[in-house]
Amino acid sequence: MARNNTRFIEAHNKLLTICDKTEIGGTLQSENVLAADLGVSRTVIRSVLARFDDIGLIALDGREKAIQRRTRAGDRLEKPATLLTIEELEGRFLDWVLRMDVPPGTALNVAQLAKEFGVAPHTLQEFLSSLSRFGIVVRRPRGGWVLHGFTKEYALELSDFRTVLELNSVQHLVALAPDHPIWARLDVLEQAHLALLERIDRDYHDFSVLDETFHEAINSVVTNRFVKEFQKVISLVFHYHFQWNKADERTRNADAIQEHLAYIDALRSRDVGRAQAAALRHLATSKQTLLNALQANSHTL
Amino acid sequence: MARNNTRFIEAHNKLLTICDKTEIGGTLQSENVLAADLGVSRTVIRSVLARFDDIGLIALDGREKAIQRRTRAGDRLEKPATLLTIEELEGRFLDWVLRMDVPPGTALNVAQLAKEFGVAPHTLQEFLSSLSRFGIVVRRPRGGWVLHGFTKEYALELSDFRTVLELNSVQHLVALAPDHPIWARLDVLEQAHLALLERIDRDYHDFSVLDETFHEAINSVVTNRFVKEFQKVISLVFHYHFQWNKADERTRNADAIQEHLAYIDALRSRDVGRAQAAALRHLATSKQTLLNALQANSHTL
DNA sequence: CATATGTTTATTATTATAAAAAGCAATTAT
DNA sequence: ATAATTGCTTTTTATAATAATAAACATATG
Repeated sequence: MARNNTRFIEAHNKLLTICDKTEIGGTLQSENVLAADLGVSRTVIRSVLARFDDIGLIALDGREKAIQRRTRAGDRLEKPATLLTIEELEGRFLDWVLRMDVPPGTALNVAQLAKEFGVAPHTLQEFLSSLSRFGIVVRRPRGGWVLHGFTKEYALELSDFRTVLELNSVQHLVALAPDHPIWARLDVLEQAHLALLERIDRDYHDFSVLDETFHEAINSVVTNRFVKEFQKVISLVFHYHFQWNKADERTRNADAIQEHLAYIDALRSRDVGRAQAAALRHLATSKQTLLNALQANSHTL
Repeated sequence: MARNNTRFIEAHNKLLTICDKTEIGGTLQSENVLAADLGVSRTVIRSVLARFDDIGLIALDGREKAIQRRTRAGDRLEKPATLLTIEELEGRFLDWVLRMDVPPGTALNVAQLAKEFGVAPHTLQEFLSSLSRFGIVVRRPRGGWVLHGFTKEYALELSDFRTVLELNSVQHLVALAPDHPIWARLDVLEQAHLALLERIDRDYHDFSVLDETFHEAINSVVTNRFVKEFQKVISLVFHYHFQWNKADERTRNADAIQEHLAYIDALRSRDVGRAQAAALRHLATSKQTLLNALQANSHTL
């Protein structure tokens, strides 16, 4: 076996349904039409038709595809367990890594991990290769991968990089016209922050999501594919680390909300200097929080 | 055949040389020692020894490995044509893409390209996956890759991103102590620029390399893996585009040298504002040059 | 008992191959 | 006649199988 035949099986079962909608003795449409209807290639349709002929469901004769009998439950084929795609893998893998179930420097076992995540080894390999662009994993000289993971240096560099990107966003943001949607969005966010502040004692946990939304909003004003790509990694890392450091979570989040509110205010002033200063203040706190989380989470030098 | 047996052949030939250094009747060292000396696993050594025994070069008897005869020319094994590694592939691929032999939107044929570049299809696949992080290629829904290539938008976003990173570097640079190596390096670069300016009529072509070195130097003061990763892509893109736009190359490069010199001067002033202004001026020119190169190179909307 | 070899197991890179898609040529029905 | 349909061939991709290597463990020997 080489490729999994999910497409064949799906087309097969869909065509069974179509057969049932046609009376006995009636004929099916042309291969081309069926292929277009089911969204697969003619090759697949032909394989399905060949099987239908085999099991006596239809009689193939030239371009005649006459239905011979009703379908039975046994005609249906079982779908094989569908593997994750490379996109779905991203979330699962980062989740695993960022929780630091494994210390930095560990060799990754592609075959075993692939089984664990329910993907083809080859898919994981490919994914690791793309992750290596962010330095989360590195390729070993003679095959294999090593998890570099989230060391203190990594966190520092990531925070710094984040700061560079966000200060740039701020610079763009304050120059935007008053009717730009970002201002309305900031108003909404401000309300959300104030609302959370009122019920902070109970719902301090909700801040993590709000924080992500807030920074995403600020950076959304820059339409740059490189910025966006990094934003994904950055927000993931910060998001997860948020969830670990349980110490002082309530006060920490309350403080952060205040910083966000001051940040929004500064943005509204349209004064680049003031806005960037407010941004820097909050980003510095955020960086410290990330470092503390790392410290708390064992394996960091 | 699965893996290529380069390691086996290398160890084989190296061990032949070792045999020649030992007199007939002498014995080779233990498998462990040989493995450590040649930097391969014991498994490889054992395969080699087994072959040596086969061809009557040595007599294996327990832990005795007695040399029976001198080696002959025919004993040596021919090394198979070594395939490119994924790192070597990067240069070759970007070279191919950036010359825009193919218009944006083209579907990439993995099997064919792999043959062309002399790599395993699987290696190319992995490489494309990592490139997709930079948006140069994108994965198609049901397998396959599409070259997004260097559209005008891509060039604009790349230039903007480059500017963000470099302004950040400048900010760091001007704050560095006078004994930091960067200052001496800038002195050297300044001389190189002046020297090139004198012979610009003849050697205007050399500017491309100098430009790359110059920007690399400036960005080297920031030790950040994300910055560095991007720098690689950025410098490649700019480097290649440099080589196309032949119109006014001499004057364009002469002008750029002047901008670089002013840039160096501004950096020396230690005045962030002045330095960033000079940087911006040059980066804007650079961006325009890139856009012109794209325009000149046919398939851009 | 330390070191060497024999044997087994695990892991990775590459190849071979089945599944799917796409293209072309021949055929049939209107 | 000609448009549509089928039969057959060629390409291309995803995965499974496999050889090469590495590593681990067990046994033997000086």
